[in-house]
Amino acid sequence: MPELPEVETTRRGLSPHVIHRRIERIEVSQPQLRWPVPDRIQQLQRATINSLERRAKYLLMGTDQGYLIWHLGMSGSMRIMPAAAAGAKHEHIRVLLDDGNSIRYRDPRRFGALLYSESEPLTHPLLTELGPEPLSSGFNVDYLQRQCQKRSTAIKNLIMDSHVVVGVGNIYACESLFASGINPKTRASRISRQRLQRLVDAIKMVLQQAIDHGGTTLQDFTQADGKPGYFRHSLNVYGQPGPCPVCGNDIKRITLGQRSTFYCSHCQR
DNA sequence: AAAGACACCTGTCCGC
DNA sequence: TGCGGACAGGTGTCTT
Repeated sequence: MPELPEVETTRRGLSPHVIHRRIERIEVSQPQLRWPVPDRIQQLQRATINSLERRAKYLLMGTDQGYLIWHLGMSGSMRIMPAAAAGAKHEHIRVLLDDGNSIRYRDPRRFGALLYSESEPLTHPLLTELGPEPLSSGFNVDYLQRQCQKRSTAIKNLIMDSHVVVGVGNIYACESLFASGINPKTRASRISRQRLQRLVDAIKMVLQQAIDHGGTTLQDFTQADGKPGYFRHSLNVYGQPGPCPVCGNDIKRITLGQRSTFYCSHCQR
């Protein structure tokens, strides 16, 4: 999926088209997503959208009559299209707006979700146990060092743990560890403060640059206007079987936490 | 409490 | 061409 940069790109693309718009109708053609789409979302008919925020990889859409919580799973994307335009395959949800436009939610693998919350969604059970936003000041070396104490798991697993820090998925975990010169297998508790500082800086830098490029498109992801994200061209190790762009040695591929992991054993120690 | 395995689902790619 | 298997951006839940 969509990791943090892709969700943030989606939020920014949708925002100007949905804020202050009234919802005319919500059409659900496939309610079986990760969890069934609740019927209660129909209570938002005629509601006015007044905010679109992101927390972790969730999009929080606020209206004057309740909240929609969207998640893109592994293959989800959201677009703005004229209400009359034909739907693509695997387009499961349409939100028709009062200006003739519509939000289209497409998710081939259906690992995503649409949930309803009557009140402030940050109190929703799915959102209460989340760690800090990686681009916030709360994610810093003091914090990460505390989280790493007594943790025997590989550093890559740790930074992908949403209880520790949110938004870092498989692509950006690999890229951040490459940028900070840390072997993804290293046990979290055995990394020096100085190197953790480099990792914090790398995570912030990689995520920010990916946002600036509209995210990474591998297969399914599109921005709200239908264009792909362009950060794929900036990836150094993820998905690349070729040589390390820095030293020329072969990029290695291993499995960590059941996820493919790419790194350079010469540059990352 | 922490770590690891598994499940959910569809599509694509590669080797035979 | 067809078929089987591996693999793909996430994460809640269950078992050790």
